[in-house]
Amino acid sequence: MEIAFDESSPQKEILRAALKEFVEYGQKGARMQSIADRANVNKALLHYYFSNKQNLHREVLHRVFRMAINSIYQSIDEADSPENQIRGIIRAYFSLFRQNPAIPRLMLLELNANSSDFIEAFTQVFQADTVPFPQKMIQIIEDGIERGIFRPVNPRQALLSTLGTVAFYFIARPFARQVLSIENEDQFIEERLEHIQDLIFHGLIKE
Amino acid sequence: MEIAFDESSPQKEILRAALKEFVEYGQKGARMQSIADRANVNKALLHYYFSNKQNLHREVLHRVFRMAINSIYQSIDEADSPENQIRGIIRAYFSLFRQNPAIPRLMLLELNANSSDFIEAFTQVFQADTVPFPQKMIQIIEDGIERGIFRPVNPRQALLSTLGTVAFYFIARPFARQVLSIENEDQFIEERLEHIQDLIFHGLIKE
DNA sequence: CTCTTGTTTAACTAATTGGTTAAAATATAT
DNA sequence: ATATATTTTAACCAATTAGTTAAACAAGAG
Repeated sequence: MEIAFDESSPQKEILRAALKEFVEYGQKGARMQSIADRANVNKALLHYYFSNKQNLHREVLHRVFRMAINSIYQSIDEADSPENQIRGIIRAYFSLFRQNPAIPRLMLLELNANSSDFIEAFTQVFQADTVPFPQKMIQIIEDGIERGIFRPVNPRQALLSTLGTVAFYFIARPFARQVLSIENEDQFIEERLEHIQDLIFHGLIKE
Repeated sequence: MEIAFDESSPQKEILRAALKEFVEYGQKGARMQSIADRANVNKALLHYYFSNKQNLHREVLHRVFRMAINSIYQSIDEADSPENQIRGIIRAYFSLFRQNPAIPRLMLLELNANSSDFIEAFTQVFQADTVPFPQKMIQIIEDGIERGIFRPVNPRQALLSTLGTVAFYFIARPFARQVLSIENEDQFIEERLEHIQDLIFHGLIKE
C-alpha cells in the first residue's frame, strides 16, 4: 500500500511521482521533467497545480509527515501499561515504514540537506499537539521506570535507540538486502519485528 | 578530526569540499561551482584533477568507504571473547561516526539514489577481504550463541540492530537535537555510547 | 637564465533546467 | 447547441550548469 494519495487524478499522480523523485534525488537533484515523465503528464501541469518546484516539494513533505504522525498517535492507548504502549508504538512505526518506506528516507534526506521546508513541515505536523510525540514517548518510558517495569535507562537515549532500530532496516534496505543475502524478504521483515520487540524488551525490562 | 585528507593541497581541499557538497545534495544536486567555492579554487581545477563530476563523486565514495572499513577491521581482536569483540566493534563504529558524521549520511544518501557508483565502491571496499565484514560480525554473534554467552537471537537481525543503533544518532542528529532539546552534545554523545553498550548487551547477553 | 612541466585562471560553449504562454482540448453549465 | 471554465499541451525563453580552452603563472630542472 502506498502513500494515501488514494484518488487517481493528474494531481495525485504528480504527488506520487514527486515523492519518488524527491526520495531518490532530493529537491535540488530532482528534475521536473522526470517527475512529469513518471506521472505521465506534461511538465507544465506541475506548474499549473503547484506553481514551482519548491511548492511541490513542500506539499509532498506536508502530506507525508501528516500521514506519519496521524497513524502513530492513533496507536497510543494511554490506559495500557507502559510496556504495551511502547510495544504498540514499535508496531505502529514498523507497520507505517513497511507500507511507506519512503517516509524514513525522505525525512533523513531532508535532514541532510538542512532543508527549511523540512523544518517548517516538521514543526507544523510533528509538534502540532499539546504534547509533541517524542515527549509523549519519553513520558511513557519514565512512567515505566517509576513503576519498576523498566530498568533505570536514560529515556531520551531509549527513545533514540527504539526509533532507530525500527527505522534502520527500511532506511538501509538495499544495503541490508545485499549484505545479508536476504531471499525471502517478507519472512525477514516479519522476523525483524519479532526480533526488535525481543531485543528492545530484553534491553529495557527489569528482571 | 575530519576525513583523512590530511594534506593541505588544492586536490585535498577539493575532495573535502566535494564530500560536504555530496552529503548535503547528492551527486545530481551538488554543484561544481559550489564545490569550487568551498575549496577556494577555480572550477576548472575540478576538471583538471578529476575529469568530471561523476569521477569526483566516485573518488569521494572510495576514499570514505575505504577509511571506514579500515578502521573497523583494525578494531577486531579475534583472540577476545565474542562479547568483547562486539563491544569493540560498537566502540570503533561509534568513534568513527563521531569523528566523521558524513560517513553514515553519505552511505544512506547513496542508497536512496540507487547509485551505481555506490555499488561499485561498496563492492570494491567492503567485500575486498576474504571474509566480508558483515559475515565476520555474524560469525562472532554465532560463536557467542554457541558458547552460551548470547541468547539464541537471529544473528543477521542482531547485526542490523547493532549497526542501526550505533549509526542512527549520527544520521538523525539534527532531528535528535531539535526533538530532544540536547544542550550539552558532548555529554549526550558519551552517554549515548554507554547506553548503546548497556541496551545491546542486556538485549543479547544470556542471563 | 632558459626551457619544460605542472598548475591555475577568465572566458567561453553547449546542454540542461525551471518556468511561461498561447492555443487546443475537455468538461461543465445553461 | 452554445458559452464558459478548467485542464492540458507543444513550443518557447532565460538562467543555470557541466565541461572546455587558450593563456598566464608558478615550480622545477639543467
